[in-house]
Amino acid sequence: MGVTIKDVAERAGVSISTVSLVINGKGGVSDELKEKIEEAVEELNYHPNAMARGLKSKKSKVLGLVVPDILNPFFPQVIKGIEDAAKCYGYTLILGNTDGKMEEEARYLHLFVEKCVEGIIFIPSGTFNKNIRLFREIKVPRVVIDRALDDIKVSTVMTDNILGAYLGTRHLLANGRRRIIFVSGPPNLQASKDRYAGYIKALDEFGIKEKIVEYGNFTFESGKMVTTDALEKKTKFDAIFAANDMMAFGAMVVLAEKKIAIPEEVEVIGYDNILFSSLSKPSLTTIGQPAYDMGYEAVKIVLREIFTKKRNSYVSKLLEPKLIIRESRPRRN
Amino acid sequence: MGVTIKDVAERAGVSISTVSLVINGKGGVSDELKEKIEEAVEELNYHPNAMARGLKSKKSKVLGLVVPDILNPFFPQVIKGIEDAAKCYGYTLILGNTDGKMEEEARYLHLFVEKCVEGIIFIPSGTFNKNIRLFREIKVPRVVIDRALDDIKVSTVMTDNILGAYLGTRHLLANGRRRIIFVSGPPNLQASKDRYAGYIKALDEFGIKEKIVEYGNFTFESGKMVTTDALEKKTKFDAIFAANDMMAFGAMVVLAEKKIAIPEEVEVIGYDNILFSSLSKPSLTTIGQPAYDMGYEAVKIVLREIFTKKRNSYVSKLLEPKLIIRESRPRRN
DNA sequence: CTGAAAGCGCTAACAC
DNA sequence: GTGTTAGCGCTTTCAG
Repeated sequence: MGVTIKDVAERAGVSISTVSLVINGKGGVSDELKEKIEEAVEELNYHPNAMARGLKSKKSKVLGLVVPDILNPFFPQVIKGIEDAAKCYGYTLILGNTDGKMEEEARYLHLFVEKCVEGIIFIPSGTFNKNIRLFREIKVPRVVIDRALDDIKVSTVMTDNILGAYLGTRHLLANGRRRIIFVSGPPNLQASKDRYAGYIKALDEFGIKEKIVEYGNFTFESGKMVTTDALEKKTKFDAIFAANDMMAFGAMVVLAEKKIAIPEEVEVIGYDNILFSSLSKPSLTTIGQPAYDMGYEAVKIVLREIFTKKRNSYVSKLLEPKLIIRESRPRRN
Repeated sequence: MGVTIKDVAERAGVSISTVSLVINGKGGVSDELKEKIEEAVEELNYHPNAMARGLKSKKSKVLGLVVPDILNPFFPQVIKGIEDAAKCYGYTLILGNTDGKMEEEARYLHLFVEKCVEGIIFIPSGTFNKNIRLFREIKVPRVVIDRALDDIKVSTVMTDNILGAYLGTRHLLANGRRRIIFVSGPPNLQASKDRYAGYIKALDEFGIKEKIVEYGNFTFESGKMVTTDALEKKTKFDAIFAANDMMAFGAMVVLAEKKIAIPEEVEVIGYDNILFSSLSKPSLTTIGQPAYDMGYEAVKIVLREIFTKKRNSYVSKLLEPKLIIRESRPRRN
């Protein structure tokens, strides 16, 4: 704005350090002066310069956030949780959307240290990701959402992907489905491995040998592609379990185009429970992830680290997925 | 990180100003020194401190963004446009989601000046908004998306709302609909007034007197509520034109619950063309807004102001909506 | 309880 | 070409 603490001090007829004390709510200033200063702040419409403040105090009150795809409705939910939590503690968010590009991830991670963020929340994109190493080396409190790491060098927030995929697959099997295509996310992703494990677990329980796995990248388009492929290859299947709702929608669109009845001929399940999974026709059975909570928890973890200054203590928060049954399953007989 | 320009200077055996020159790509440094400095930067993993840099240079390279509802898929599209454009010019985004709360808007606007953002992109929420005044008084380059202002004191990016609503209504009328409920956004919003004007214009053209207007707040829930109300009040209608897709979905859900055939009995049109409008069953006829472009253009306007330092020259960019015909209209006979 | 003064890390004159 | 230096606006000892 141009108006500085000095202007306020002059206006109020005090020194800048007194003004500083008042602004920051530290006691030890007489009520009289305090009032005078507050008046001056008001009249001048003074806003403390966060850069100067941060430079001196080493506190930016900013959190950095990296998300893979803001167009996937799952992430806005997470972001909202993050925002709300950050807000509670007076923190602001720098947003970095990467479109799943690793260079972008790296760029943002570097940027964040330049901007002196006090914490980083990282939602890595699907593909195998060397940035995890980069991320791990950054000395700022940080947390990964939705990705287990092979060691415990960083805090994480996840849902139980094995359980989620197990619940979904078991549901399909219980409905009599036997040839279930599992549309996985990118294979190198831990979440993909876990969900695959859940899929296998349920299959084993039912003594089913038939494993059909295809790989997508969590986009609507990839869901379409995989399904089209399967159809062209004359793969026989009576169900599709997609690793997220967007791909499930892609599958459903292709199925509808080919006049394949959902769920009568092919049953479809998604993963995430985004709003539109309840609005589609047929509405989509899916595995609900507490997206908002995941974001919220992530911030809590980061802030705890920031406040306690306890580095090298890594927390893992595992949230529960749940099966949400809708119409993309057979009618009850 | 702790490693400063001084460390780099020492390591390279030069002065800090030389390092500064190299970092900022300003010429006038011998290749030899330059190389030595770049090496030191690399080895030390030096990242310039943006706060110090900004404090001195008055350039934060940050843009502030206020959006009303990140959960409405329309906004992530806009945000993506904004992000991509900002990225191009080396700018970073601070994200502020307000849930349509005016206090939040005001909070973020103030915060942005504290954070020394160089530009602000403001997407005001629906309700009548005294923050517009606050916004107008901020001395940073700024632009409003999706909201015309009564004077030209601030740059804007919009689509032609009169045209959009006209196109939609005319389409309905051409399909033989005569009792069209217009589900408006909040009445004080200029976009609402414009869309209402477009609705009226088409009605007049067809010589229809019957105007039925209801007010929502752009949420899915409000679309449901308005439709439920209309049904309970026994309002007679053969079409619903909602001011955004979310409300249209709300309407469609209620209609479906009541076993009212879409589009045979009631035709539904939305506004925005979010991804899911093509995925719903029936897919939703809607007025497409170039959301991504709106975001992108907004950044271009703000950055032009920043770069040219031309204040007090306000730009208005008007983009074209277009009618996207889908299944929520009668089958061709 | 209040003020003076020393920087935080960097940029940008200005000397040399 | 390269180095010296004076701040940017603020917080924070440390005196008084």
